[in-house]
Amino acid sequence: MANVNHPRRVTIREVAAQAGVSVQTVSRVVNGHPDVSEETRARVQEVITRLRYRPNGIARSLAAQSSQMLGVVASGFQLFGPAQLLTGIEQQATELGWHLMLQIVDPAKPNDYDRVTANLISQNVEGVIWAYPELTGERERAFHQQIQPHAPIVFLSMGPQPGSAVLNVDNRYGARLATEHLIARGYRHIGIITGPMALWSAQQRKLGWQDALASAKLPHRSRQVVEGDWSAASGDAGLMKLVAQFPQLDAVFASNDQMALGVLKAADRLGRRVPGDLGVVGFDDIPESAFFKPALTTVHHELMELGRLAVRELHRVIQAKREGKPATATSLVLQPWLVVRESA
Amino acid sequence: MANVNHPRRVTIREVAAQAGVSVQTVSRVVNGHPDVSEETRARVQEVITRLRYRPNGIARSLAAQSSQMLGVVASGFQLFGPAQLLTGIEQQATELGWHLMLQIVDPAKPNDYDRVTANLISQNVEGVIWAYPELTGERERAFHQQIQPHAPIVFLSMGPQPGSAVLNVDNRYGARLATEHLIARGYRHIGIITGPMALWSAQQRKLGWQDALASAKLPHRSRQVVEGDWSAASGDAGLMKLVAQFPQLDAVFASNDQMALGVLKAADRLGRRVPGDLGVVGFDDIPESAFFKPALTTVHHELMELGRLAVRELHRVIQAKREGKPATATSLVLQPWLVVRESA
DNA sequence: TAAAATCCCGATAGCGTTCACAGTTTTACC
DNA sequence: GGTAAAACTGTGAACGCTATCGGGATTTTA
Repeated sequence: MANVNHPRRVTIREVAAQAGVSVQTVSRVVNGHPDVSEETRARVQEVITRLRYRPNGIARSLAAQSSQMLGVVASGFQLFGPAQLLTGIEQQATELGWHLMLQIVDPAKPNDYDRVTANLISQNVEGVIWAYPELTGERERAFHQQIQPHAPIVFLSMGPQPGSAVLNVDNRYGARLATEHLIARGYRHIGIITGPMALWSAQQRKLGWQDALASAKLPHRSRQVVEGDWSAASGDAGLMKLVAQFPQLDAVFASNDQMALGVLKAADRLGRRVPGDLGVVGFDDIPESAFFKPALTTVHHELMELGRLAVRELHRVIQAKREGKPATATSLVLQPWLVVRESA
Repeated sequence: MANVNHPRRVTIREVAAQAGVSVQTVSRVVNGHPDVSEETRARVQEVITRLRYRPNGIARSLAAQSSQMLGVVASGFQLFGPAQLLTGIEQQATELGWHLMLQIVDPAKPNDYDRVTANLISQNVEGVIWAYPELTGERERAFHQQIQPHAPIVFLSMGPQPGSAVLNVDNRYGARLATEHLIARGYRHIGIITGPMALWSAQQRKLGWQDALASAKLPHRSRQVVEGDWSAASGDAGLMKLVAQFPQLDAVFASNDQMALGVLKAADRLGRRVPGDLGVVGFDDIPESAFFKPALTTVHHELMELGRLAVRELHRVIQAKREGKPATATSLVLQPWLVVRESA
């Protein structure tokens, strides 16, 4: 019974025996190395397909000292941003022949960082993409120190990291665009609902909002600011709080589209017409935002592309390392743009 | 230069040498085996932490003939359903100590199935979760045949699979609930916007809609049906098409919430009030749906829980197999429920 | 006190590949 | 025809760990 489900796996030795060649020759055929005659190659190939031989990737990794694996540290796939990022990463990785080891860290568990680090090292990842946008400083440095000797790291959506590449969307610029658009449309009392302020991207978006107000000589006081958590619910609650603490409010920059949706909902409940009584701009340009009522004006950025770039950058560095060349990490910033619709 | 970035990894041998014991003893300490005195255990442990030794997972997998790895085949993380599923899978997997090998298959590429299959086998996954909801029949069978000898499979959101467990949300029942609710509210000309009809879940939801209409002795003609692609855009276009081909339409069951949002948008443009002139019910209960205008009545299901269950089921089967016991695959269906809000 | 059991620990042999090197055969050229 | 180079193939030793077995030291049992 057990043997029915567990037929011994076909190994390279059996293929070699059947084909009447050495193990090494089979290896050469499998890996497409030269130095094997067409004739034997064909014979070996035939045996391989007949026996349905699949090289054992684990043994291969051990022998060749290369795992063909990239580690990805992320916060999950539920939010739009991370999901886009991971999609891009996954696509580019499989295109380049890398396997992915996905590590989701739970911010609630303080020693999750250690678990993740241990996993990455023990699985011999050859590179790491840090797509977890928190900046606690302390923990990151520890992570950095532990991983760096083993594998190069590319950071996404983070502040500058000495010695490593950081790829970013220019959140600050995007937020500035959004806010300037509100100003251009005549709004003067512009509040902001930020993301969780522990996140670099949320901080940057707030700074962009400040930039725009400052260069228009408009005030930005703390009562114009409410911190949200990216959810529509927090956007809704955020607007309620804003109008309470800042009654002259006539526009809101919501730091993502979900929160903007919440703002639209709350505005409706308050009897404030958008864009007439209240201007709203979001961030992300999620596919649904065009179908909000009114259609949401928002900031578009190419997160999927950012994910792809991260893999390519890592690939480049790893290749260079393999060839013994010194690899210089190159950071990069992608520019977002404004998508004007009806909400402002 | 190269050596600066590539400090030789600490191996078990070095630990053994430093601690003055055999390699085997270190192995025992690392794996928490008994039969090692407290004294030597402490000594070894000390060396381990001092040298920052991390066991090489790849070597371990090869020697122990167990990869600690589960394969997950999915369509991506962009849609709500898959993202929820994957979240649950990931959580439960790490709780149980499994690593995940995520394989995204691109429906556009016909031989992606082969690539995925080859990857899973070559990495020696000990179990597979098939979370890719397409039912092409042909391809699945091939996959099944190739993987099954190596590892047990659990299918998600699929029709019955002989010999394997299938975990499902009762989509048919959920859709029936939604449609019955519309009928109960007095709507009589109920259209449906389906998901891509190649998907089992989309088919089931359509059947549920039919069930409800049939038992209320209401007709369900093909002009009441439009096929969407889960996107808000297709929901918008879907309603336009429905009103054109079925003018008496007074309610719509949208097979997911995004499409429902599109329907709301199109209804607004057509000057149809919801729920007054048009009843709308969705499916999924995405967090945003409560903030649609009007708040969406929809069907709630526990996809995350389904993902967790899938891992547990696989775990159970694998454990049984390891202990030589025959494992019987147990399928399971989760019941969704209706969340009544304002759109019907 | 001898026999048996228990507790520790080490030596050896793999796991399924690839790598470095060595060997053998064929081809090329003068 | 001889020699050097190329083309092809095989051998043995890793890679870093665990499984298995066996053996010495210590304790328990009769």
